[in-house]
Amino acid sequence: MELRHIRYFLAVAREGNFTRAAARIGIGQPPLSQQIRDLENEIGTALFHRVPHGAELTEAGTAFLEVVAPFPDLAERAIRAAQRAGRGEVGSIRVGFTASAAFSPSVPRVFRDFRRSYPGVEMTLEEANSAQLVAGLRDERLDAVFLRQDTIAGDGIRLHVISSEPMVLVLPSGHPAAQREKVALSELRDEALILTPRAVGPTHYDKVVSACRDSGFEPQMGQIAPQLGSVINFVAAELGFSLVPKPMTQLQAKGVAYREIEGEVPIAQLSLAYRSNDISTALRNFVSRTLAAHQS
Amino acid sequence: MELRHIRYFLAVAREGNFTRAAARIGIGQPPLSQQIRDLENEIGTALFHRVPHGAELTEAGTAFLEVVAPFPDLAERAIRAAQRAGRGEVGSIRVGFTASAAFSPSVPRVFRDFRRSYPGVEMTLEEANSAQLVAGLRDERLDAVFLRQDTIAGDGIRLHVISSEPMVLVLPSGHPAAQREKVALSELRDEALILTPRAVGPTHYDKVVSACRDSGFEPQMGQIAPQLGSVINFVAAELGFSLVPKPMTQLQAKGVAYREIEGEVPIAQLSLAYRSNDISTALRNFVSRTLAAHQS
DNA sequence: AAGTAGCGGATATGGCGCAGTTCCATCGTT
DNA sequence: AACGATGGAACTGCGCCATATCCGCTACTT
Repeated sequence: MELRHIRYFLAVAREGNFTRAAARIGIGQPPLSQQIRDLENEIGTALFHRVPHGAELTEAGTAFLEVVAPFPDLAERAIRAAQRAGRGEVGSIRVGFTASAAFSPSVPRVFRDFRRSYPGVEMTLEEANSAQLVAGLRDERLDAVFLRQDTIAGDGIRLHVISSEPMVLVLPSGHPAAQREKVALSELRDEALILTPRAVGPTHYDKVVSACRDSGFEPQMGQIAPQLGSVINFVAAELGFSLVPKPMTQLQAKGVAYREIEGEVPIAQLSLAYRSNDISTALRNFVSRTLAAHQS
Repeated sequence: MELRHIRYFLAVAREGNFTRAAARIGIGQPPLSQQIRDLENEIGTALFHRVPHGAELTEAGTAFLEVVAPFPDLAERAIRAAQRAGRGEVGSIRVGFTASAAFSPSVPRVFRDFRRSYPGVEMTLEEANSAQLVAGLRDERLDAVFLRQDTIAGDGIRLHVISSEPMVLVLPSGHPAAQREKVALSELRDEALILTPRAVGPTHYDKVVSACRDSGFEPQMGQIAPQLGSVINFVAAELGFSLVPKPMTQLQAKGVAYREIEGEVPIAQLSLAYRSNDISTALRNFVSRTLAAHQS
């Protein structure tokens, strides 16, 4: 028995007449009659009573109909499911990001845009620090991550720098320097520098320290902030100053002022890193769209 | 797409290897490869990754598998359902019977035997008097009935007499005649005769009245019993006597004695009547087995 | 009542396309 | 170099469909 037989059977069952069923299917009445006869021979019982005005289902035909009626739709559904999967319209991807990456407007936009374009793909988001994200890629717990570093080591892992943003100073709002729109880094040579631990974000850490050194002074290490939000809070508490990527200025807090840097401005890169071995179609789509969104 | 494609796909998915799958199916590896290729072309996406040691499902292949995996079983189930229906192993029949017919041991045996042989057939049983049963056949509310009459009028209704049973006397156990094993009907010429109304069972009524007349007396009509059980109760109350088919002796009651009739014994026929137009296979089986059971 | 037309299913025949066989090439692994 | 696995090419036989026609039944007309 083939799906062809089932399609022919269903057509006759619906029309109650071989001639009309044949016309609907697009073949002649004699081959349709023969195909139904072949099916009845294979099953071993008649599916139709032939009557002068057409054909009526037998009890066997009724029982058969009840089971095979869904077949054409199921077949179509199988094809559609395969096509959607082949286009990456279903599946799942696990995406990580650092806190500061999330403040880049393009990152939430990429999430929003991808979700809208591929509603059938289950996208899981996870915030973590850079070290954790890299470990997650290596351990295959994450498929792609947004982070602020411009190189990554690891087999089967690719990284693309997708944007660069200038850093800005974060000062207590009562600080004398905060009265001006631009502040030279060297003015803060006597202030404590607040940073997250190097181990959680080495690239950012090194860039900030280098920027201070390039301005002619060795930074005085201040309070260690466990995470980015803490940096802002400590500055608000007048424990010192810091440097953050410009999009962080969205994080407003009482007692905190953001100021552009006078002179050479350190740059923070935003990168997309992802697993490139056995990449799923959904992930490939995600990466393509992310890179495309950052090309102009 | 045909079931053949699905069967071939499932074989490769299970074996992970075209060569072994082909061997399992019973065709060569090249035509299997071509058939899968045709399927992939029709769907428009690859279902397998070809790798050096065989083939692995793609995401599209996995999605396709999830939908089509049940197809072979469903196809088999459809064939089986049609075959069972064709053999009358499923369906429903509605059978009626009179109270006295139910006392014939063969009637419950037919019910028991049919239920065991065709567990998939839903058999509904209904007790009613003869007139109601005949009306039920005519109205197509019943498919077959056991009743005590030897003719029936009605288009599309057939009747077979399946057994004959002698009638016996039902007497109050204190009655002088009850002291003997055999009693002549004429001994009861002065006693009241208890019967069910003629309208509910004309054949039985007429036979009993004829038997009395053949014994030389006109019966004195006694209490009218609404149903058969009432007849026994009235006799126990010493309101008179009656005649019933011999199997009724199973209905024992205090104050009641059954006695064989001396002389000519009236006979009660048990018949099966059924609808014969558009007879279902299940009903045909029921009738066949009932007639076969009563042939020896 | 008989004859005819129309409708519908089934049989017979022929042809084309498809599925399977056979042989062999290519690639990757051992 | 040998082996295992997939896929291409040539060939053959079978199956599905088209076409012609027959048969049975019903309805209509004479």
